[in-house]
Amino acid sequence: MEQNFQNILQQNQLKVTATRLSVLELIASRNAATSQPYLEKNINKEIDRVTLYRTLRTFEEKGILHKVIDLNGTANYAMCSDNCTAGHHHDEHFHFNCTQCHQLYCMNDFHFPPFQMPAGFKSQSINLLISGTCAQCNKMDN
Amino acid sequence: MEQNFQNILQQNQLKVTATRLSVLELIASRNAATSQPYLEKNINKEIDRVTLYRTLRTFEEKGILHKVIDLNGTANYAMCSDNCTAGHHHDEHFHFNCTQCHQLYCMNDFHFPPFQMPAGFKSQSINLLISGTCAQCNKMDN
DNA sequence: TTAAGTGCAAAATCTTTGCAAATGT
DNA sequence: ACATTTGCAAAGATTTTGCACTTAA
Repeated sequence: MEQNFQNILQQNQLKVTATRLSVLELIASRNAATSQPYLEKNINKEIDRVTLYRTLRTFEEKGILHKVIDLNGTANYAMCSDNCTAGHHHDEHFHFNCTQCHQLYCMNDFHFPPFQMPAGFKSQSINLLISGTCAQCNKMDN
Repeated sequence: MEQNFQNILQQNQLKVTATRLSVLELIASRNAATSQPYLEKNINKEIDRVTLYRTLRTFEEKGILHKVIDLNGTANYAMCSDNCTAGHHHDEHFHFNCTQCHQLYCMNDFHFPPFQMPAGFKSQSINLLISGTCAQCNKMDN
Protein backbone atom coordinates (compact mmCIF):
# COMPACT_ATOMS: atom_id res chain seq x y z
CA MET A 1 0.00 0.00 0.00
CA GLU A 2 1.35 3.37 -1.06
CA GLN A 3 1.38 5.67 1.96
CA ASN A 4 2.81 8.84 0.50
CA PHE A 5 -0.41 10.71 0.01
CA GLN A 6 1.23 13.77 -1.47
CA ASN A 7 2.68 11.65 -4.23
CA ILE A 8 -0.65 10.02 -4.93
CA LEU A 9 -2.26 13.40 -5.41
CA GLN A 10 0.55 14.78 -7.54
CA GLN A 11 0.63 11.73 -9.74
CA ASN A 12 -3.01 12.35 -10.48
CA GLN A 13 -2.65 16.04 -11.27
CA LEU A 14 -4.48 16.99 -8.11
CA LYS A 15 -3.45 19.82 -5.88
CA VAL A 16 -2.23 18.87 -2.46
CA THR A 17 -4.71 20.29 0.04
CA ALA A 18 -5.28 19.65 3.73
CA THR A 19 -8.76 18.38 2.99
CA ARG A 20 -7.60 15.77 0.52
CA LEU A 21 -4.77 14.60 2.74
CA SER A 22 -7.14 14.18 5.68
CA VAL A 23 -9.59 12.16 3.63
CA LEU A 24 -6.90 9.88 2.26
CA GLU A 25 -5.33 9.45 5.68
CA LEU A 26 -8.56 8.43 7.35
CA ILE A 27 -9.59 6.02 4.63
CA ALA A 28 -6.16 4.43 4.39
CA SER A 29 -6.00 4.00 8.17
CA ARG A 30 -8.98 1.68 8.20
CA ASN A 31 -9.00 -1.91 7.06
CA ALA A 32 -12.58 -1.43 5.99
CA ALA A 33 -14.27 0.63 3.36
CA THR A 34 -15.53 3.94 4.66
CA SER A 35 -18.84 5.65 4.08
CA GLN A 36 -19.44 9.32 3.49
CA PRO A 37 -21.35 9.67 6.80
CA TYR A 38 -18.51 8.01 8.73
CA LEU A 39 -15.98 10.34 7.14
CA GLU A 40 -18.09 13.35 7.87
CA LYS A 41 -18.25 12.45 11.56
CA ASN A 42 -14.72 11.26 12.13
CA ILE A 43 -12.51 13.44 10.05
CA ASN A 44 -10.03 15.49 12.03
CA LYS A 45 -10.86 18.70 10.27
CA GLU A 46 -13.88 20.80 9.47
CA ILE A 47 -14.85 19.80 5.98
CA ASP A 48 -17.89 21.02 4.20
CA ARG A 49 -20.20 18.19 3.21
CA VAL A 50 -20.21 19.32 -0.39
CA THR A 51 -16.45 19.34 -0.52
CA LEU A 52 -16.39 15.82 0.84
CA TYR A 53 -18.76 14.59 -1.87
CA ARG A 54 -16.64 16.25 -4.51
CA THR A 55 -13.41 14.96 -3.06
CA LEU A 56 -14.66 11.40 -3.01
CA ARG A 57 -15.96 11.63 -6.53
CA THR A 58 -12.67 13.05 -7.76
CA PHE A 59 -10.72 10.29 -6.05
CA GLU A 60 -12.95 7.67 -7.54
CA GLU A 61 -12.64 9.13 -11.04
CA LYS A 62 -8.88 9.20 -10.75
CA GLY A 63 -8.80 5.63 -9.56
CA ILE A 64 -7.37 6.51 -6.15
CA LEU A 65 -10.38 5.10 -4.31
CA HIS A 66 -12.93 2.58 -5.35
CA LYS A 67 -16.55 2.73 -4.40
CA VAL A 68 -18.44 -0.15 -2.85
CA ILE A 69 -22.16 -0.10 -2.34
CA ASP A 70 -23.12 -1.83 0.88
CA LEU A 71 -26.30 -3.65 1.82
CA ASN A 72 -28.13 -0.41 2.56
CA GLY A 73 -27.22 1.15 -0.76
CA THR A 74 -24.74 3.48 0.89
CA ALA A 75 -21.52 4.29 -0.93
CA ASN A 76 -18.33 3.27 0.87
CA TYR A 77 -14.80 4.04 -0.25
CA ALA A 78 -11.55 2.16 0.05
CA MET A 79 -8.04 2.60 -1.26
CA CYS A 80 -7.55 1.05 -4.65
CA SER A 81 -4.85 -1.48 -5.13
CA ASP A 82 -2.00 -0.25 -7.27
CA ASN A 83 -3.28 -1.71 -10.50
CA CYS A 84 -6.24 0.64 -10.53
CA THR A 85 -5.81 3.58 -12.83
CA ALA A 86 -8.10 6.43 -13.77
CA GLY A 87 -11.26 5.16 -15.38
CA HIS A 88 -10.19 1.56 -15.17
CA HIS A 89 -10.55 -0.01 -11.78
CA HIS A 90 -9.54 -3.44 -10.77
CA ASP A 91 -12.26 -5.72 -12.03
CA GLU A 92 -13.09 -7.78 -9.01
CA HIS A 93 -14.20 -6.35 -5.71
CA PHE A 94 -14.89 -8.66 -2.80
CA HIS A 95 -16.20 -7.31 0.45
CA PHE A 96 -17.61 -8.45 3.72
CA ASN A 97 -20.32 -6.40 5.40
CA CYS A 98 -20.77 -7.09 9.11
CA THR A 99 -24.42 -7.00 10.09
CA GLN A 100 -23.55 -6.05 13.67
CA CYS A 101 -20.86 -3.38 13.51
CA HIS A 102 -21.56 -2.54 9.85
CA GLN A 103 -17.88 -2.54 9.01
CA LEU A 104 -17.18 -3.22 5.39
CA TYR A 105 -14.01 -5.25 4.94
CA CYS A 106 -12.05 -5.62 1.75
CA MET A 107 -11.19 -9.22 0.98
CA ASN A 108 -8.33 -8.70 -1.40
CA ASP A 109 -6.97 -12.18 -0.86
CA PHE A 110 -10.16 -13.79 -2.00
CA HIS A 111 -10.07 -15.28 -5.46
CA PHE A 112 -13.07 -15.87 -7.56
CA PRO A 113 -13.26 -19.23 -9.28
CA PRO A 114 -13.78 -19.26 -13.04
CA PHE A 115 -17.36 -19.60 -14.18
CA GLN A 116 -19.52 -19.51 -17.28
CA MET A 117 -21.65 -16.50 -18.15
CA PRO A 118 -25.07 -17.07 -19.73
CA ALA A 119 -24.96 -16.86 -23.54
CA GLY A 120 -24.65 -13.33 -24.89
CA PHE A 121 -23.78 -11.72 -21.57
CA LYS A 122 -20.41 -10.06 -21.24
CA SER A 123 -18.95 -9.52 -17.80
CA GLN A 124 -16.99 -6.34 -17.15
CA SER A 125 -16.72 -6.36 -13.40
CA ILE A 126 -17.63 -8.55 -10.50
CA ASN A 127 -18.87 -7.32 -7.20
CA LEU A 128 -19.21 -9.77 -4.38
CA LEU A 129 -20.68 -8.71 -1.06
CA ILE A 130 -20.85 -11.30 1.67
CA SER A 131 -22.71 -10.33 4.79
CA GLY A 132 -22.54 -11.93 8.19
CA THR A 133 -20.68 -11.37 11.43
CA CYS A 134 -17.05 -10.37 11.49
CA ALA A 135 -14.26 -11.82 13.63
CA GLN A 136 -14.42 -8.89 16.08
CA CYS A 137 -18.14 -9.21 16.69
CA ASN A 138 -18.03 -13.00 16.95
CA LYS A 139 -15.35 -12.72 19.61
CA MET A 140 -17.43 -10.30 21.66
CA ASP A 141 -20.62 -12.27 21.99
CA ASN A 142 -19.26 -15.45 23.50
CA MET B 1 -43.11 -19.24 -10.20
CA GLU B 2 -46.36 -18.83 -8.31
CA GLN B 3 -48.66 -16.58 -10.32
CA ASN B 4 -51.72 -16.42 -8.13
CA PHE B 5 -51.12 -13.06 -6.55
CA GLN B 6 -54.23 -13.14 -4.40
CA ASN B 7 -52.99 -16.29 -2.76
CA ILE B 8 -49.58 -14.83 -2.14
CA LEU B 9 -51.10 -11.89 -0.34
CA GLN B 10 -53.52 -13.98 1.69
CA GLN B 11 -50.83 -16.44 2.71
CA ASN B 12 -48.94 -13.50 4.15
CA GLN B 13 -51.87 -12.03 6.08
CA LEU B 14 -52.02 -9.08 3.73
CA LYS B 15 -55.23 -7.64 2.44
CA VAL B 16 -55.84 -7.98 -1.26
CA THR B 17 -55.87 -4.50 -2.74
CA ALA B 18 -55.69 -3.23 -6.29
CA THR B 19 -52.44 -1.45 -5.50
CA ARG B 20 -50.71 -4.56 -4.24
CA LEU B 21 -51.93 -6.68 -7.13
CA SER B 22 -50.67 -4.13 -9.65
CA VAL B 23 -47.26 -3.99 -8.04
CA LEU B 24 -46.91 -7.76 -7.94
CA GLU B 25 -48.11 -8.13 -11.50
CA LEU B 26 -45.66 -5.64 -12.90
CA ILE B 27 -42.69 -7.02 -11.00
CA ALA B 28 -43.51 -10.62 -11.83
CA SER B 29 -43.95 -9.79 -15.51
CA ARG B 30 -40.34 -8.71 -15.86
CA ASN B 31 -37.36 -11.01 -16.03
CA ALA B 32 -35.33 -8.36 -14.28
CA ALA B 33 -35.41 -6.77 -10.88
CA THR B 34 -37.41 -3.58 -10.83
CA SER B 35 -36.64 -0.27 -9.19
CA GLN B 36 -38.99 2.03 -7.38
CA PRO B 37 -38.66 4.75 -10.05
CA TYR B 38 -39.46 2.25 -12.81
CA LEU B 39 -42.52 1.05 -10.97
CA GLU B 40 -43.69 4.57 -10.36
CA LYS B 41 -43.51 5.37 -14.06
CA ASN B 42 -44.86 2.17 -15.50
CA ILE B 43 -47.54 1.00 -13.18
CA ASN B 44 -51.00 0.83 -14.73
CA LYS B 45 -52.67 2.65 -11.90
CA GLU B 46 -52.32 5.90 -10.00
CA ILE B 47 -50.35 4.98 -6.93
CA ASP B 48 -49.10 7.43 -4.39
CA ARG B 49 -45.34 7.37 -4.10
CA VAL B 50 -45.53 6.87 -0.36
CA THR B 51 -47.84 3.90 -0.78
CA LEU B 52 -45.41 2.39 -3.23
CA TYR B 53 -42.54 2.69 -0.78
CA ARG B 54 -44.63 1.11 1.93
CA THR B 55 -45.89 -1.64 -0.32
CA LEU B 56 -42.38 -2.59 -1.37
CA ARG B 57 -41.14 -2.59 2.19
CA THR B 58 -44.03 -4.75 3.31
CA PHE B 59 -43.42 -7.22 0.52
CA GLU B 60 -39.76 -7.40 1.38
CA GLU B 61 -40.46 -7.96 5.07
CA LYS B 62 -42.89 -10.75 4.26
CA GLY B 63 -40.39 -12.38 1.95
CA ILE B 64 -42.54 -11.92 -1.14
CA LEU B 65 -39.94 -9.78 -2.86
CA HIS B 66 -36.25 -9.54 -2.34
CA LYS B 67 -34.29 -6.37 -2.61
CA VAL B 68 -31.17 -6.01 -4.71
CA ILE B 69 -28.97 -2.96 -4.61
CA ASP B 70 -27.63 -2.13 -8.03
CA LEU B 71 -24.41 -0.36 -9.01
CA ASN B 72 -25.91 3.04 -8.35
CA GLY B 73 -27.11 2.12 -4.88
CA THR B 74 -30.71 2.04 -6.04
CA ALA B 75 -33.00 -0.59 -4.55
CA ASN B 76 -34.53 -3.02 -7.05
CA TYR B 77 -37.09 -5.67 -6.31
CA ALA B 78 -37.70 -9.11 -7.72
CA MET B 79 -39.98 -12.00 -6.90
CA CYS B 80 -38.51 -14.29 -4.32
CA SER B 81 -38.10 -17.93 -5.13
CA ASP B 82 -40.41 -20.17 -3.17
CA ASN B 83 -37.93 -21.00 -0.47
CA CYS B 84 -37.96 -17.44 0.79
CA THR B 85 -40.08 -16.91 3.84
CA ALA B 86 -40.70 -13.88 6.03
CA GLY B 87 -37.48 -12.65 7.59
CA HIS B 88 -35.43 -15.41 6.04
CA HIS B 89 -34.58 -14.90 2.43
CA HIS B 90 -32.78 -17.24 0.19
CA ASP B 91 -29.13 -16.89 1.06
CA GLU B 92 -27.55 -16.36 -2.30
CA HIS B 93 -28.52 -13.63 -4.71
CA PHE B 94 -26.80 -13.42 -8.05
CA HIS B 95 -27.57 -10.60 -10.40
CA PHE B 96 -26.34 -9.07 -13.58
CA ASN B 97 -26.51 -5.32 -14.06
CA CYS B 98 -26.30 -4.13 -17.66
CA THR B 99 -24.25 -0.95 -17.93
CA GLN B 100 -26.09 0.08 -21.10
CA CYS B 101 -29.79 -0.53 -20.53
CA HIS B 102 -29.43 -0.75 -16.74
CA GLN B 103 -31.58 -3.86 -16.55
CA LEU B 104 -30.91 -5.97 -13.51
CA TYR B 105 -31.25 -9.67 -14.27
CA CYS B 106 -31.65 -12.42 -11.73
CA MET B 107 -29.31 -15.31 -12.34
CA ASN B 108 -31.09 -18.00 -10.41
CA ASP B 109 -29.37 -20.79 -12.29
CA PHE B 110 -25.95 -19.59 -11.29
CA HIS B 111 -24.29 -21.63 -8.57
CA PHE B 112 -21.61 -20.34 -6.33
CA PRO B 113 -18.66 -22.60 -5.83
CA PRO B 114 -17.67 -23.47 -2.26
CA PHE B 115 -15.02 -21.30 -0.70
CA GLN B 116 -13.24 -20.63 2.56
CA MET B 117 -14.10 -17.65 4.74
CA PRO B 118 -11.26 -15.88 6.58
CA ALA B 119 -10.86 -17.09 10.17
CA GLY B 120 -13.54 -15.83 12.53
CA PHE B 121 -15.86 -14.52 9.85
CA LYS B 122 -19.29 -16.07 9.53
CA SER B 123 -21.17 -15.73 6.28
CA GLN B 124 -24.93 -15.28 6.40
CA SER B 125 -25.70 -14.25 2.87
CA ILE B 126 -23.92 -13.80 -0.39
CA ASN B 127 -24.64 -11.09 -2.85
CA LEU B 128 -23.02 -11.23 -6.23
CA LEU B 129 -23.46 -8.44 -8.72
CA ILE B 130 -21.82 -8.84 -12.08
CA SER B 131 -21.91 -5.86 -14.38
CA GLY B 132 -21.35 -5.76 -18.09
CA THR B 133 -23.45 -5.78 -21.22
CA CYS B 134 -26.47 -8.00 -21.56
CA ALA B 135 -27.46 -10.23 -24.49
CA GLN B 136 -29.97 -7.69 -25.78
CA CYS B 137 -27.51 -4.81 -25.82
CA ASN B 138 -24.73 -6.90 -27.31
CA LYS B 139 -27.02 -7.91 -30.15
CA MET B 140 -27.89 -4.31 -30.93
CA ASP B 141 -24.43 -2.84 -31.33
CA ASN B 142 -23.05 -5.14 -34.01
C1' DT C 1 -67.30 -2.94 12.54
C1' DT C 2 -62.56 -2.40 12.73
C1' DA C 3 -57.95 -3.15 11.81
C1' DA C 4 -55.17 -2.51 7.80
C1' DG C 5 -54.14 0.20 3.85
C1' DT C 6 -53.99 4.57 1.37
C1' DG C 7 -53.29 9.52 0.19
C1' DC C 8 -51.84 13.97 1.33
C1' DA C 9 -48.82 17.26 3.56
C1' DA C 10 -44.72 17.93 5.50
C1' DA C 11 -40.29 16.73 7.35
C1' DA C 12 -35.85 14.63 7.15
C1' DT C 13 -32.06 13.01 4.34
C1' DC C 14 -29.02 12.72 0.76
C1' DT C 15 -26.79 14.61 -3.30
C1' DT C 16 -26.01 18.05 -6.78
C1' DT C 17 -25.35 22.79 -8.81
C1' DG C 18 -23.89 27.67 -9.22
C1' DC C 19 -21.08 31.12 -7.87
C1' DA C 20 -17.85 33.90 -5.27
C1' DA C 21 -13.89 33.62 -2.19
C1' DA C 22 -9.69 31.24 -0.99
C1' DT C 23 -5.65 28.46 -2.07
C1' DG C 24 -1.86 25.65 -4.30
C1' DT C 25 1.54 25.76 -7.92
C1' DA D 1 -1.19 35.19 -11.90
C1' DC D 2 -4.34 31.66 -12.73
C1' DA D 3 -6.60 27.49 -12.75
C1' DT D 4 -8.21 24.54 -9.02
C1' DT D 5 -10.41 23.87 -4.87
C1' DT D 6 -13.44 25.15 -1.24
C1' DG D 7 -17.56 26.95 1.31
C1' DC D 8 -22.02 28.67 1.32
C1' DA D 9 -26.74 28.95 -0.26
C1' DA D 10 -30.04 26.89 -2.56
C1' DA D 11 -32.21 23.49 -5.48
C1' DG D 12 -33.42 18.71 -6.47
C1' DA D 13 -34.11 14.06 -5.38
C1' DT D 14 -35.17 10.36 -2.39
C1' DT D 15 -37.23 8.37 1.58
C1' DT D 16 -39.74 8.65 5.97
C1' DT D 17 -43.39 10.13 9.32
C1' DG D 18 -47.94 11.64 11.07
C1' DC D 19 -52.61 11.77 10.61
C1' DA D 20 -57.16 11.51 8.77
C1' DC D 21 -59.91 9.10 5.29
C1' DT D 22 -61.01 4.82 2.98
C1' DT D 23 -61.49 -0.01 2.28
C1' DA D 24 -61.10 -5.24 2.69
C1' DA D 25 -62.53 -8.86 5.60
